[in-house]
Amino acid sequence: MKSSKILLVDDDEDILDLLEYNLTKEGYLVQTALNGKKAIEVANEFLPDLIIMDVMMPEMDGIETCGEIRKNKLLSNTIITFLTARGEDYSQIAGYEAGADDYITKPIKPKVLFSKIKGLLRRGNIEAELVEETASMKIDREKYIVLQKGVEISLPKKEFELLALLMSRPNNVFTREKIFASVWGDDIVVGDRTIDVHIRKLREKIGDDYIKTVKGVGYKFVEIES
Amino acid sequence: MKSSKILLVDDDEDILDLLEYNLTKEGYLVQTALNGKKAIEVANEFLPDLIIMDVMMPEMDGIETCGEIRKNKLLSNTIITFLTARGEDYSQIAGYEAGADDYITKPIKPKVLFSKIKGLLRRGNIEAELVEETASMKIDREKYIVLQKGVEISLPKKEFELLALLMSRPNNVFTREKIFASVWGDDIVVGDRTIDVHIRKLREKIGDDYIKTVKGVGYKFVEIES
DNA sequence: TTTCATATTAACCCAATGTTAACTCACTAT
DNA sequence: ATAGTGAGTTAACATTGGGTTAATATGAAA
Repeated sequence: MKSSKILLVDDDEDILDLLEYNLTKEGYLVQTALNGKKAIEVANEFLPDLIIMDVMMPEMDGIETCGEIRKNKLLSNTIITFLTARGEDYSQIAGYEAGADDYITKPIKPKVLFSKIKGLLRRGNIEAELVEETASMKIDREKYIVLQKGVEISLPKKEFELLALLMSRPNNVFTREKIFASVWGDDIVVGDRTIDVHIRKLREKIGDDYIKTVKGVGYKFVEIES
Repeated sequence: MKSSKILLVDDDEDILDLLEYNLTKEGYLVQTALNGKKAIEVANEFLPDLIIMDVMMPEMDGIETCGEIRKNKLLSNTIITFLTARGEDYSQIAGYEAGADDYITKPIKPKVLFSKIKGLLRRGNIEAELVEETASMKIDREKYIVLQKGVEISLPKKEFELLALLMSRPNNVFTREKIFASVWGDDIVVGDRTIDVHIRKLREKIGDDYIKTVKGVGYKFVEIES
């Protein structure tokens, strides 16, 4: 298991030290930044899985920084979590708009923080693996190739990514929202039928039985037994 | 969407009734307790997501109760909010130390209360239960699948959510209102028979014995012993 | 018995999904 | 430039089955 990388951003060095110490002890790879500018630099370099960032910072605040970070495509899978003082509700709205994934309120309770971090990383790690494999199907992100019972199938990008997503968790239902978010990206808006068509093309190529529709919920990949 | 569970604690039964009525109507699962001791019992059993508790109570006051509740690890994610009369600031300090997360001042304005509750729960709801399990039945929200003695049963959305709700608290009776609020949502109005039909479909699939009718009250999920 | 809540059955409706083909756009080869 | 190609999207229509309701039956309680 690859250790998850966490970037901590806060202008209070004490908090940074405290969190860094504890998270390192938990087995995470931690880097810190004292301000937004620094955070962007480090993020681009370090490519963290999770960023925990104070909303209130001198110079460039968390929300602005968040927006900048979201511009880097390499960080599109990075989860951004804000630290906010209790009751700063106005900031939450702006924060979500800027692309934040979650909030942690001060004062920080270590237990809450850790369980939250675990949960967040689990969500984000969905498609970390480069090669997914089930009994009769293998997918290789690096080579952009799908092998079905040893036979190579070539898929165009979107179909490939869609299949890769579904295969990343066999039997798990992915909602349309999640599929859109993952394959297309949150910002891009495409029609509702687009996804069906891609599903259909996939089914044409790999057979109808691999992708199951869960009406009203989404789609899932199932391994079929002959 | 699983409904959030709220525990109300106050020695004034009128307030309990009022809040219970309104919160249930909003789709929450509500339980009440008249004093601190009862609150601890119920909390340990009910595992609420949020506890709203009067500070001033006979016998065991809110702060002491809060301290007790915080000792239960299963309740570590539970948010505790105090009801306090305006100006009782001294209690706030003690309250935070005891582990309270927020305050609501009396007199209570319903709109303020609801928006506050929503905010609090959104923060706390990071990780709702994904799997519920009893001796012979397991339900998995991510896979949208029910396993009965290892045998996979697939259910349509509404049936699935209905079963999930009932299984979230085995042996607990869910009133029709609560079921509607949770599975359908308050705004949507459907006929009274709809629920019976779904119960019937469920029973057809998982067997008659799991879901018991409590006439005049509601339905409950019971684990059957062979 | 009478009443009221729930069970049962089957028919109906419609929103979600499937399907097909056309259209756009980028890229390539001619 | 022009035409060809294929991925991706959309539009238009078909289909399906989940969800709801209506009508009737059953059964428990008062």
